[in-house]
Amino acid sequence: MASDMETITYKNTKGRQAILAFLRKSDYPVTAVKIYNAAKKEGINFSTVYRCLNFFVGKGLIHKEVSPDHVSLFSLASHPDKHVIVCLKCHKRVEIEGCPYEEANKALEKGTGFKIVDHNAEIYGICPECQKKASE
Amino acid sequence: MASDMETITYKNTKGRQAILAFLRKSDYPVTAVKIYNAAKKEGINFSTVYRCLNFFVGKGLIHKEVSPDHVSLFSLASHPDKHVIVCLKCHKRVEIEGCPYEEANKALEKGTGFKIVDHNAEIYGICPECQKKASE
DNA sequence: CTAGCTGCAAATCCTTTGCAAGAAA
DNA sequence: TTTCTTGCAAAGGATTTGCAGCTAG
Repeated sequence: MASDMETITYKNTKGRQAILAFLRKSDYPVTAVKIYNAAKKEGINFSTVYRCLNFFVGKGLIHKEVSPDHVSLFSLASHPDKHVIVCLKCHKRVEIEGCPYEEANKALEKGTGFKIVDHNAEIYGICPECQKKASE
Repeated sequence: MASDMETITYKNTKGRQAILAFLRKSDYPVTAVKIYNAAKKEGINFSTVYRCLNFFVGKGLIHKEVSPDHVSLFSLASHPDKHVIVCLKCHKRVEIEGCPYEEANKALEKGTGFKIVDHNAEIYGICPECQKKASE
């Protein structure tokens, strides 16, 4: 009798451990390059980093998004769904408390009949400091 | 006396006209490839397409976003900021009237001091039809 | 005429892949 | 052992760039 839940089994390798460990310490989504820089200390290759990353993304353990400059950003799926505003000038990132879109999404569910499973928001702007600099 | 509004001047070339014309007819953000396919009938080169696109993006006339598969999507900045919900099962896309996050973003500006310039939201869920199928 | 565009081809950046060797279970 | 993973190097796709020739203003 087959389980309807796909059994998630995989080999526990140095590379996968290193990647997961690094991601656990990361507060923000990080690039593959950063992950690689951490992983290469363990002798892990760049393609392995990508392969592990995609493996975990497929398993739903890691969340992947694409930044405006075409770079993939990875984060643990278990991390709370933090949103950030990114400053387009200085690239500072500021975390947002809670999800500002939760209510809007509930309204959307009612309006569309969709059951919303996931959402991903990137918010870009100019931070107070850069606004000040620009006006000087 | 200098205007505080940057004067937007540029040469009116065949390539730029073609790109703008094509974008005016497009309801959704489109890839550079699609734009190129339209523009090449006028003998426009691929690099020119990209160069014009980036030129207009810099001028604020065209909006650029990146899709999850790392492809740039372009749309006229004057087009309303349409969001869509994508069904995770059948990949159907449903347009959302207006921007559900407009109010939330205003609150965010107040809360963070950021001047929000752009935002990008991907909303994923299960559409009514697929929900029904799943429960049968 | 002259600054600003364009075409072409080569380059770059991020990411993926084929294949043989290596390691977990 | 057997299957899954890795390293390496090469390929791939999207986007950018250098440079010389072209063109709108």
